[in-house]
Amino acid sequence: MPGSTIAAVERHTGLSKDVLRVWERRYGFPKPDRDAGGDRFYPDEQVERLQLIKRLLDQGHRPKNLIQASADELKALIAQRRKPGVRESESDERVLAELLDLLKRHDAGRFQQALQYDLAKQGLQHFVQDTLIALACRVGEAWESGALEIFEEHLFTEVAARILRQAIGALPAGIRRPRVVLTTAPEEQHELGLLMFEALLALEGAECISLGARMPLRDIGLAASAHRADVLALSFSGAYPCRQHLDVPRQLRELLPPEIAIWAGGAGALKLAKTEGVLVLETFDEGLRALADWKSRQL
Amino acid sequence: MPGSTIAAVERHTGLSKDVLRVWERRYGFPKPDRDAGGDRFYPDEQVERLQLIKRLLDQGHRPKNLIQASADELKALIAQRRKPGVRESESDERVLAELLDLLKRHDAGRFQQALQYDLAKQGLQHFVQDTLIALACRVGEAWESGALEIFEEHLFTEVAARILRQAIGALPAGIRRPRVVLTTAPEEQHELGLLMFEALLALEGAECISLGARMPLRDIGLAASAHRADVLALSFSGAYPCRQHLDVPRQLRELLPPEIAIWAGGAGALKLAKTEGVLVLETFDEGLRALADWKSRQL
DNA sequence: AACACCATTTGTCGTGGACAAATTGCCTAT
DNA sequence: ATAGGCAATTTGTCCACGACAAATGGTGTT
Repeated sequence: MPGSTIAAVERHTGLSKDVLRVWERRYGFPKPDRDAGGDRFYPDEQVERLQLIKRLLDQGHRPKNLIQASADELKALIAQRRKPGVRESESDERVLAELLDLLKRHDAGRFQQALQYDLAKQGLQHFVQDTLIALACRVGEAWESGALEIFEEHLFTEVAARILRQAIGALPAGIRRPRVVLTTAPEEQHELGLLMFEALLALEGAECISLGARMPLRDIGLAASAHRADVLALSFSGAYPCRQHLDVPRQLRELLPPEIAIWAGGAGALKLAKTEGVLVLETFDEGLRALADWKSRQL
Repeated sequence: MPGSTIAAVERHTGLSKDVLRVWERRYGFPKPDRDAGGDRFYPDEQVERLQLIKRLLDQGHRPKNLIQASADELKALIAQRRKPGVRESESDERVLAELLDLLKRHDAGRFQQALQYDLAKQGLQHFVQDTLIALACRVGEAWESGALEIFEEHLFTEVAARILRQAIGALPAGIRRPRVVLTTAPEEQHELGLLMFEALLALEGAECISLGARMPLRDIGLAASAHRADVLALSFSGAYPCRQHLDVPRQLRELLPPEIAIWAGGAGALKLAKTEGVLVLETFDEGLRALADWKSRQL
C-alpha cells in the first residue's frame, strides 16, 4: 500500500521518468522495490527524499552532491533559506507574524478579514508593496522548510487573490491608458504575481486585460495584437522553471511588432536573459516609472 | 525554424513521448524528420494533426482509426460536436450569441459589462445555471472547432471568474453551515467549474473555503481535517484527463474520516467510478438537494 | 438483453547506449 | 587579483526495441 509507481513519482516530484531511471543507474538512488511485473515501486520514504532533492535542485544545487548527503541536506536547506533574510520594520514584522499565525491556525475567515483590514488601512499600493509581497515570501520560505503544508499555501494564494481582484474591480473605470495585456509564460502558473502586477498598473490608470496564467507563446502574440495592446506585461515568479523561461522574452520580442512594449515583472524576471526591447521591472517603483515614461512619451 | 522537438510536441499536444514514439513505430504516423544528431523533429503540419487527433481521442475515439483517416476526421469532429446540441430558449440563445460575438471582437470591457448585466438581471443562481454554463459549453465547442483562439478562451475564463468571485464576495457573511472545503484533483486545472460550484453552495448558506485548483490528494485530506470541514467538494471538468480521475473519489474516501461527506460536481463527475460514500452531483438542482439533505440530517 | 470469454488494441514500463549542453576546475595573460 | 579560454565532468534528454497488462471490442451462450 505505501508506495508509488514511477509515473506517480514523476507527478509528485516533477522529476521525469528518464531522470529517475538514470539517477538510479548512475548514483544508486533512488532504489525502488519491484512489483511482480518487474516495475519500479517507490517507498514513500524515497519519494519524500526526492521531493526534498528537487526543491534544492531548483535552488541551484547539483544532483550528485545532493544525492550523496543524508542529514546534511537539512543544513543546506536551512542555510539556503536564511540567505534572503531582508527584515522589515518592526510594525510590519508584527503584522506579518500575525497573518502567518492565522494561516497556520486555518482560520480562513479571520485571515481574510485581517488582509482586508490591512488593505483598507494602507491603500492598495502599500498593501501590495509592503504586506502582500513580504507575506508571499514568508509563505514561500515556510513552505520550503516544511513549516507550512501545501494546502495552507493554496489557501493563502486563494484568499489574497480574491482580495486583490476585489480591489482591482473597485477601481474606477473610464478611458484608461496605456492598454496592457497581462499574462504569464506557458509553464508559469503563479497567478498571484500576475495579480499584484495588475493591481499596480491598474492603480496608475492603465487599462488591464488579464488573460490568466499559462499562455502559449504564439497566443500571447495573437492576443496582444487582437487587443491592440500598447504594452504586454509578463509576470515571472521566482519559483521553479528558470531554464525554460530564459529565452521567452527574446522569442516574444520577435513575435510582436516593435511598437508594443514588453515589460517583465516579478521575482523571476531578474534571472531572464537581457533582451533589447524588453523592460525588466525589478521593483514596483520601477514599474511606476515605466508607466510614467510611457505616458510622457505618448504626448 | 518551423518544427518542434519531441519534448515540445509533448507539451503542445499532451501526448507523451512514449506514445509519440510507439505510434510512429506501429502506425507510421507521425513521421518526423531527424536532425543532425538523429533526434526527431516534427514539422508543424504533423503537430497540428496530432493536436486534432488528441482532441478526438479525449472525446472517446480510438487512435488506430483516427490516425488512418485524413479529411474524414473533420467530419468526425463536426459530428461529435453537434451531439450535445441542447438548444436553449430563444432569448437565452440570443444572449449567448451576443456574448460570443463580443468575445470574438476582443471587446473585453463590453464583454464584462454584458456579463455583469446578465448577473444583475437574473440573479446569481440563474446566471450561473442558464448563462454561464451554456456559455462555457459554447466556448469549449468553439475552441475545439478552431473558431476561437486559446487567448480568447482564456479571456472568457478570466472575466467570468472575476465576476463570479465578486458576486460570491458580496454574499452576506455570518455563521454558515455546512462548512465546505473546495478544490480540484491534482491534474485538474479548470478553476471556473470550481467557482460555479462555490457560487451555488455559498448562495445556499454554506461556508466555502476554496483552496484553488490542483491539490495533491494527500493534502486534500489534510486540508479537510484542518478546516474541520463538514463537506469536501470537488470539481471535475469535462475536459482532458479522465483516466487519472476515475479513482480519485475512492482514494479520497479512504483518506477521509466517514463523517466528512464528499461531493463531486462538474461535467466530468459523470464519468467517475461510482463509490460508496461519494455523492455525484450531476446538476445544480441535485446540489441544492444535497445541501438541503445535509441540513435536515443535522437537526 | 445480460453475461462470460477471447482477440486485439493501446499505453506504459524496462534496459542500456549515446550524445550535446551546461557546469566546473584549471591554467594563462592582463 | 580578475578576466578569459580550454578541457574534463556532470547531467538531462533522446533513441531503439521488447514486453506486458489493462482496456476495449466482438462473439457466442444462457
